[in-house]
Amino acid sequence: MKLKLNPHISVDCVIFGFDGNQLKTLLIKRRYKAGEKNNKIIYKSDYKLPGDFITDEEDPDSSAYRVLKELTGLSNIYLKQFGLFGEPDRINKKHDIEWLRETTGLPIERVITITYYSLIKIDQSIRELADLNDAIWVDTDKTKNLAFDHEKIVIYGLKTLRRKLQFEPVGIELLPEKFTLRQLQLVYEAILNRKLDKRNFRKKVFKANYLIQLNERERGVAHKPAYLFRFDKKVYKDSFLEFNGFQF
Amino acid sequence: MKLKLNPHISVDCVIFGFDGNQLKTLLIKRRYKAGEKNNKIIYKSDYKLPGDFITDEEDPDSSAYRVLKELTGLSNIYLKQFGLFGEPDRINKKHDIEWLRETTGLPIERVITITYYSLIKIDQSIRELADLNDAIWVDTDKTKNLAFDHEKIVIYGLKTLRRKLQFEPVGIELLPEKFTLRQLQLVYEAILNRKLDKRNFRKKVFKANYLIQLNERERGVAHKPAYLFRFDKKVYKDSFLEFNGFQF
DNA sequence: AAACTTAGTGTATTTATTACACTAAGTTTG
DNA sequence: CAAACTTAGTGTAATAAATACACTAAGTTT
Repeated sequence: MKLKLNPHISVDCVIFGFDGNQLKTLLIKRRYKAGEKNNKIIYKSDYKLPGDFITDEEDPDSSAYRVLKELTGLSNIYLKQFGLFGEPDRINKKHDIEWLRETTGLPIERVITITYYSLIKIDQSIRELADLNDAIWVDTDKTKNLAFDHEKIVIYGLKTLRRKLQFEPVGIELLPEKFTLRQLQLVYEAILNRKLDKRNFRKKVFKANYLIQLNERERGVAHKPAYLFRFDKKVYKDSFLEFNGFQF
Repeated sequence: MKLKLNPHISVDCVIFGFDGNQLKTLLIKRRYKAGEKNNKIIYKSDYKLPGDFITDEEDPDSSAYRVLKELTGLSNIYLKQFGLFGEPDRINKKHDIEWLRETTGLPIERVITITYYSLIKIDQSIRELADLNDAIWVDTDKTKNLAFDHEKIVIYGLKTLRRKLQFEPVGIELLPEKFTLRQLQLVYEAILNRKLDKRNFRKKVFKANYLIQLNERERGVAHKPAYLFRFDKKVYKDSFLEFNGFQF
């Protein structure tokens, strides 16, 4: 039997947010040693996904929840595992390995990371917290030049979200309690990155009957105010259980 | 910063096979110390999923391929990662921990396992190899009382396979090069565990045009012989690329 | 030769998807 | 305060997909 090594395990979270307009991703600023010149260490910075190593007593899921809680102050967020990145050389740049060793104080050789995506409503308090943590919300389609292999992780996470959206109304998670159908459609359009037909969209979301129309309209908009809706989680869950795939 | 531990990482494979009739799963016999009585060690046995720890230089995927190769002699098998099981106490029975420590010679505390499912055609040579390795093919719906949390893994793997089958013709992987439509339908029925309508099934699989009818019929059957078909992987791949989800 | 078994085929009904345009009700602007 | 502006809210017709359903054909076995 070959000698077995145990690599370190981390979680990385692709935290998607919606600001009413664009799908955003939360990134953390990272300062690292890029080299040395004339006896002076040169520092550079880039951005990485929020993540951490899982601790001794932790479930990977709990670990991801912890990272989220630290960054957003929120519990009870939508969070789903979507993949695992574990090639032995996925962390191969000298400055990346060094950075890991310095920040953890551990002789890290290899990291396998479990990836999650998460959906949250961006509001003022979330924005402020991001600032405090040296984090920024970036348009999802503009997340380039990330640390490690995090760009690949974002791309794969977005793909997963898009597929999921075809079957489950996860877009709801990106909106406040009460929302208009226009807002909901904008979420779908932001995630799928294409325009949808308004009438067909409304037909579609009404057919599933988890949208409850409220006796209340939006206010202060420069056009006919739309009715507000809320999402009935119970109805959704019951109807989702019925889904059993196609029949030939 | 809390102290971070690095747990051991394994892969476990739910290897689905089809014997022309039933969906089967490959299980490995495990002999373990169940206790002691009158100074005599009592041994018991049960079944577990094929799996192993990932080695130093290995990708999790490569590790799963290695396990499969060792058990079936085959490379180029259909293999997909479908999950990760990592609660700190997922291995909690005394005899399970002991068994791990003895078989590996490592002071194992905790194992996070990456799970794969695989699809293979059961033929005579595969059956013989299973015998040699103390492995058995069990009806998938009868895989009970497995070691560790492997029962849960099988259930989740089957669920994943069923979902996948709705969108991709993975059933093909369970059949020989040339097959009849009846065989293909039996595969679908075995995986989904329900009867399908013959005419609708044929309509469905013909619409996607990755089935090539051969100029050859089955032989030696006590009824009208059916035409044989083969699967055109290229056509399938091209058409699958077109799939971009629904339009609202 | 009769019984048996599975192959192979079409149609009608229902449901889902898509494409498409106007009036209503507010706010802003000149 | 009237006109311009903006988004809300609505229905229908055409096409495509899903489903339910029954008989004849061609071999083998008895």
